[in-house]
Formats: sequence, structure tokens, C-alpha cells
Amino acid sequence: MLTERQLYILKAIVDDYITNAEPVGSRTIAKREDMHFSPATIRNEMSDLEELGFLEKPHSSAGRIPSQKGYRYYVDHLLPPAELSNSDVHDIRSQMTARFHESEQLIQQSAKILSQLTSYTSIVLGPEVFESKLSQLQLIPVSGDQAVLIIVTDAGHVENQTVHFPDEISSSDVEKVVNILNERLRGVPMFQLQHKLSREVSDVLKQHVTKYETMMTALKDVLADHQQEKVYYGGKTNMLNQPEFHDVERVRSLLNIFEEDALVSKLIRSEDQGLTIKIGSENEFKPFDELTIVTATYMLDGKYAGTIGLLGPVRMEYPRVISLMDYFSKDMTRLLDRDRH
Amino acid sequence: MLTERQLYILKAIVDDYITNAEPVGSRTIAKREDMHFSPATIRNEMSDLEELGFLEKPHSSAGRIPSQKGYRYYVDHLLPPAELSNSDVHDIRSQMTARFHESEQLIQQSAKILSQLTSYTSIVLGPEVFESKLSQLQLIPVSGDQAVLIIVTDAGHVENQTVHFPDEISSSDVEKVVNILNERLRGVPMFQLQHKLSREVSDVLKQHVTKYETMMTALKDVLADHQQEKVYYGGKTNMLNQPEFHDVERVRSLLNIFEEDALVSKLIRSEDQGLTIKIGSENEFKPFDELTIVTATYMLDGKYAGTIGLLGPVRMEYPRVISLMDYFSKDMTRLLDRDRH
DNA sequence: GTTAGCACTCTGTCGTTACGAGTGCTAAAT
DNA sequence: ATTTAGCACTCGTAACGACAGAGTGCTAAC
Repeated sequence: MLTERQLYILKAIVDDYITNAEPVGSRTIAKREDMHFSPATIRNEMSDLEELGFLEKPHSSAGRIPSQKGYRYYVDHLLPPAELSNSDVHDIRSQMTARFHESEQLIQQSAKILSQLTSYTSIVLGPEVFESKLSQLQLIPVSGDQAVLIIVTDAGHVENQTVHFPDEISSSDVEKVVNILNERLRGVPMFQLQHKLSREVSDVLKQHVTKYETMMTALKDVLADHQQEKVYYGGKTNMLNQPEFHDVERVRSLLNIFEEDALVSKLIRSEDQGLTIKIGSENEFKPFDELTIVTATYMLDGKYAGTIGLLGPVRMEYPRVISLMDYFSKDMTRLLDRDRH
Repeated sequence: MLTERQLYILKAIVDDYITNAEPVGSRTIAKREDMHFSPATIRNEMSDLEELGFLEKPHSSAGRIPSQKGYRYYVDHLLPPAELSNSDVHDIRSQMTARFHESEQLIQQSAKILSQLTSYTSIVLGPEVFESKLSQLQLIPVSGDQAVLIIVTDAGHVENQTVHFPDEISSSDVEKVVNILNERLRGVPMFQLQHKLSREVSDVLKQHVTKYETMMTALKDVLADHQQEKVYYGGKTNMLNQPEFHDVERVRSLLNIFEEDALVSKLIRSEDQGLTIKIGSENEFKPFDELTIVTATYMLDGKYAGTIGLLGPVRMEYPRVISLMDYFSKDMTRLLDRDRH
């Protein structure tokens, strides 16, 4: 068990390192007004804290930096319960007043502000495609063998894709198909569409439509493509501000990951309500073992809608970030609800 | 006027610098099999070429590197008329065989291959939204005051946006509006939609529909948002491979520009047919004054459809790049045509 | 006109030194 | 039993000079 004084010193070191990004020496800590011990005493405590695994030394004659365990402890037990600063609240308010046409805009704007305010990178997973339901299908002919299939979900989200019909198909058949599909599939969750299509609807179609096979394969192809959710970014290059990213190799590996939405989504996703903080190698992916990822969720109609995430150096401004994430998580939920009704 | 020998030496220097990225000395050139002069002679010629502005020295005792004028001359007069190598052709073929559902996929794939093959960054401007015409409008209600407006162009491209109707509007009115819009606006070029809407269609609408004003402002808002073209990237982080980009500041300024599609599009766009090569400060934007941008266009139905661009260091593999760009420019035109008919 | 030879210039690297920040230990002070 | 002052020791870094290597430019010979 750590003594009161050890906690105090640990907190001071983490705080200092977070703002200065440089190993913290005993003298630096001793100079703080609220610290009434000599450097020597602090050195002894530091030595103990190191032995316990909360601190480490880059080299023998340098100051201490927090270890991963140190950050974890700081986050779990030492965090000052920060309120969002007035200027932050003001900044957010002034940029979030606009009414958004689409939830997409709201999300994009949130990602942007979050990254601007923190100088970290924000990642927001869009309202869950998996959770939303089909509202309407439309098949609009474009040219001879092409048509555009448009899928509208109950969340107002639109997906579209061009469909090729290798053989000529009569427009009355197309109309029939669309009608049947709409009748049978409305209200079906997106992720079940493909399944339902082949199981339940296929028989009906067979009876009403010639060229049934052609049509089915085309439709199935299209649906298969639309099972992934959207990922929005803010401040992709903000990482470059951090001293720990002055190495080009690291920059590349990180930026390359950002190009793979599916990976990022897997990484960020977390349906646990409330805040999640993953420090360094607590993240599953190697390239992130020097980063902290903070996630929170937002809701729609009382159900999980998506995740907001913030990616920064392990040496992250935790108190501020946490209050920001908390705020956004609630604010996005609120705004989505308001726009809906 | 340059002598035969000067041309020969200039070409040798540019070729060498392009592959090695290091100042070229007289001895290096003299060692080449096809060069039958001593280092001393070559030094004299180099000195002359420098005076003429084709070469420059990083410092007094270093080798020479091509100046911008040197590259320009190389590109204009010294380029070996390269054929695409067999392995390149093979690589492209094997990755472009798939039939593409949408022109969007074709474009994306092209951008990807182009960047893979060159290790540079490719940028492709999508088929010109401005040039395409409206094929069909759909307004699909989602909830009480919301509907999704879907715009399909004759190129099979789909744009969509959520529309809010502040006041309650009867569904029969909505239907009327959609019918009128489709009747009057089909075939109108996208960029004229807004204009035509307010000039010609507004009167007709006024007669048939109550709550006319509400509807009009909502529609105008939506159309205003969709006047920009799409930009596709390949190998955004490829630049980091180039030695001239080992400086983090430069990386950031470049990557940030990539986030601004409008800027990039302005930069790349070029409706001149054939290849365009802009070297260094021939580009209008400061952040690009150490880059070369090669552009070419592709066609659809015999008319300008879009631009493909390749962004690399001034020290670019010009012969290969040019033959690649040439190939892609023609191939994309060909494939787009094939998919269309 | 071409080339060999040589003095000169500049950069990059290596080893040395000096310095500063910081530690860990010991012994004295509280 | 704590706390602290003092001091030797350890590293990392910046500064300096020496030196090698690459390359030039000029002169004089071919």
C-alpha cells in the first residue's frame, strides 16, 4: 500500500511529466510550493516508487518518468475531478450551435472540435449501421443494364450502389421486385438483410419474376458491400505535434492504420457505457503501444449508437480529456435526440 | 545552345540524381561506360552547365544537383521515350481485371495501383459532377419533419441529403413537388440545378403547392451543398519514403493539404488533354515548391471526365511515371467506356 | 581540346573534454 | 526513526578540434 506522501509525489511527477514531456527530477518536485520535503527525501520515495513499478528511469542519471503502471494508477486513483473549463465550454458552444442537416454533420463537427481542443486525434464511429433498420429501397434505372439501388435506413442514412443486370430485364419486373422487397424487408435490421433476402424473400420473388436468378445475385452482391460502419476523423495529423512522434517511421505506421477504417473501428469500438481508458500496451495493436485511447459512447433512442474516441500520447492531459469526453458523449446524445424529434 | 556533349552530361547527372538522391560528382559520371571523357573534362562542362543555370551546387565542394531549370530541360528535351516495362503492365493488368460495379471503384483502384507502382502519392478527381446531368430525384420521408432527398445523375452517381421541413407538409404535396421537379429538371446539368430551380421551376411550384416557401428554401440549401467534386487518393503516406520528406514539419503541411479536398482539386485540375508536368515552384502553392505534379485527363463519352495526378519529389522517375500516366489515362477512358455500353 | 596533377574547400565523423542535471549513499541533524 | 545535507558518481549532451573523404577549380602539360 502506498503512503499518503508517495501518492502525493507520484501525482506530482505524473502531472509534471504530462505537461513537460521531460524526465522529472527530485529538485523540480521539491520546488513546488505544496511540497514540504527536501530533494533527498523525495529521491528516497522516488526510489521506492520505482521499485514498486510506478516509475522508471530512461537512464541512471536522469529524472523519473511514469511507467505504464504509474499512469494506470494515476488514472484510477489520483485524477483530480476536473470540471470543464469555462473557455472550453464556450468554445464548444460557439461551434455547436448550428442546426445540423444530418447526424453525419453533427458527428463530423464533434470530431473536429474534439481534436482542435485537445491537439490529439479524434475518431468517431458513426451511428451503428448494424443497429439501424431498413426504411425503404429504391431501384432507379440509369441506362440499359444499369440501375442504382438506394437503401434508406430509419436513421435517415442513405447507402447506394450501382447494380448491373447482365441480361435485359423488363421494367415491370423491376418494379415488382422493388415492391416486394419493400413490403417484406421494411423494418428489418440492416445486418439481417442479406440473410432474410435469401431465406424468406427469395421464394416469393421466384414466383413473380422471370430472370429471378440474375436479379438475386446482383442484389446479394450489393448488400454484401454495405455491412461496414463509417469512421470519422478529426485532426489526423495532430500527432505530429507531440514530441514522441518526431520519428518518421512511427508517423507512417500510425497514419497507415488510419487508412484502414475496419481496423480502426475494431480498435475503438466499445459498447460499454461510460468512459474507457486504454493505456499503452493495454491496446491490442502493437503500433498503439505508446498511445492512450480514451473512448466513450453516445446514444440514440436510448440505445447504443456509436463511439467517440480520442487518441493521444500515453502522456495525455487526462483530467481535461476526461471531462471533454464526458461532455461530448452527453452532448451528442442530446443533440441527436433533439434533431430526431 | 547546348552542345551534344553538354546534353549528354546533363542527362547523365539528372538520371543519376533521380535514382540516388545525392549530389553527383564528376568522377561518378566519368565512370559510366558510355562516357568517354575524363573527370576533368566533365568538371569543365559541369561548370559551364552551372553557369547556364541547369545545375547547382549545395556547397562549394559538393557534386552538382539539377536545378529546376535543369529538370525542366530534361523533361522537355532529354526524356528517353520509355515504354511501360513488362512487369508494370503485368502488375496493372492483374489488378484491373475485376469488373467494377461503379466508376467510383474503378477510380479508387486506379489511384491505388498508381501509388503502389510509383511509391508516390496519386490523386484522382472523380468524373466531373459539373458535367453530369440530373437523371432522377427522389424524396423519401423518414420521420415527421424529415425526408431524404436523393439525386441520381446520368453517370449513375448518387448524392443524398437529409431535408428538414420545419412545418408539417402533406405527403401529397411532397409527391407533387417531386413529380414537378423530375419533369422539369431531368437532363439539366448539375451545376445549373440551383439556378434553374429558382428561375424556372419556382413559379410552377408556387401554383401547385401550399407551403411553397418552406419547401423551396429546404431544397435550395440541399443543392448548394453538392457542387463539389470528389477527390480520391492513393498512397497518402508514400511521401514519407522519400528522403526529402524526413522533416516532420514538411510532412504535416503536406498531409494537412490533403485534408482539404477543395484545395487539392484546384491544384490538380487541368482540362488540357495530354500530360502536364509542373515542377517545383511552377506549382502555385508554396507547400508544393519541392514537388512535381504530373497530371493527365481521362474521358467519358468523348468529353473531359476527370484528372489523374501524381505527386512526387522534384527528383522524380520521369520516364516511368510518364509512361504510367499515359497508360492509365487511356486505360481509364477505355474501361469507363466499356462499362457504360 | 583534353587531361593529369594538385591545392583548396567543405562536410561529416570521431574522439575528447567540459558541463549540468540528477542520482544514491553516507553521515549528520532533527 | 525520519529527514536532510553533502558528495562522489553516472550519464547525456554540447562544444571543440582533428581528420578523412569527396569534390572542385585551376594550371600546366599532353
